Amino acid sequence: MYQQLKNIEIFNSLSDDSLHEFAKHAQDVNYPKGTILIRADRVEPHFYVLQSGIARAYSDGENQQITFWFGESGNVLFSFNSYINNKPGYENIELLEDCRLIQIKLADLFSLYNGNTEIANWGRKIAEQELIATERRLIDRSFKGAAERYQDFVKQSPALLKRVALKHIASYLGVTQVTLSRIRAGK
Amino acid sequence: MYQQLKNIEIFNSLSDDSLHEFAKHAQDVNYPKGTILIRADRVEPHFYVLQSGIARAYSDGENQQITFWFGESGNVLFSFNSYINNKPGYENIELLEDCRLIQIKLADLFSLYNGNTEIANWGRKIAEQELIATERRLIDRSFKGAAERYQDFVKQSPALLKRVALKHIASYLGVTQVTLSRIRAGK
DNA sequence: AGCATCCTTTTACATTTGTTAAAAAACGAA
DNA sequence: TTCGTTTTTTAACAAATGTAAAAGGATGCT
Repeated sequence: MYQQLKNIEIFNSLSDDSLHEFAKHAQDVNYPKGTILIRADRVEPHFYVLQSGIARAYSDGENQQITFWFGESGNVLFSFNSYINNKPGYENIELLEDCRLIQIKLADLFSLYNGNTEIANWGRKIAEQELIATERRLIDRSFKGAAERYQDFVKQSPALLKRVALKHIASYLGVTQVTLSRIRAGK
Repeated sequence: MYQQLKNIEIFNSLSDDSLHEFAKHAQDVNYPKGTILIRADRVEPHFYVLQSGIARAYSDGENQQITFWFGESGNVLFSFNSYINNKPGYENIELLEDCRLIQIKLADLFSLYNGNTEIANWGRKIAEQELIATERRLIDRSFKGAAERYQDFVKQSPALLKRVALKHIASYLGVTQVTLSRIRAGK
């Protein structure tokens, strides 16, 4: 397991000692496409790192489903509210392809956080990077039109464009599928 | 300084020992209304906790300025990109009233993070809470219309409503000032 | 291949929001 | 107070996006 983690970029900032500690609690798991790994109405007791495959996080509304996050190889994946507040969350996470993941129990992760300064700072940086990315997306919703947001997405995530249904990309960009079709048609 | 920090809610989760450590590096500072505490084009070397007064973070665009965050008493305040990537950021922070703040050098904060597990986890939780709040706002942009977002803001932040210019609230909600006026007029 | 299902595009129309400009109101300094 | 500045509202029109429904494509299963 240590050797396996060693090859995942997100763990690069950890020393060998910390990585060995982490490895003690980590498992390698596989789930098929379509699995709802995390459900909004449950406290989900695991934290994951995606090794291969892609996933999306979404929230259910009355008439619609909003996809607000895509995960690719190397990204971490967890229920915010389970992780942060130990309560059921607002997000579901669905695997869009067969996925291989590193799994660790939240309880184990928290004891690592509390017992190992380096891992605590590793977790801090993950949250901070995700925060910057989310805030920029929020700002872009105001500064940029839908067409420009789509062009940015195409440039930044060409792989996702090919592998994810357009209806999910539409809601990720904050528009309806009809609007996205219009943008793609160049009108 | 220790006694002063003791009374600020955000420090409640820290033990006395950690708080004493923190207090060694913290200063009490005051700045007048209108101060641009953090500028997008600079690496800002401080981290602040707001004790009194209010502030806003905004980004400059070609024709507009987008306010994407308001800070009230008890909130932390820093340049994301300085703090996280040690690069100039995209955000300015302006004090909207005379403010009293706790100031700590980023370099000192980082050495606290690296030397004190409890403080590292304190910083982790701050980023995580901010991340949840930002993500919910992003999701609300899709699920809710502008009128509902305004009503939510009125309910959740009545104090800000009274103290902040409507033009800033409009951009915070993701609409123009004209649209916000229409919503307020009930049309 | 053939059928059923789901995804994507297109069309027509309704609604929301943006833009520009002007008027009204609020605010601050002398 | 009074003047000048800034903020907020209002109006008219333009542009962007949403909604609903239908048609066309793609995909997967037997």
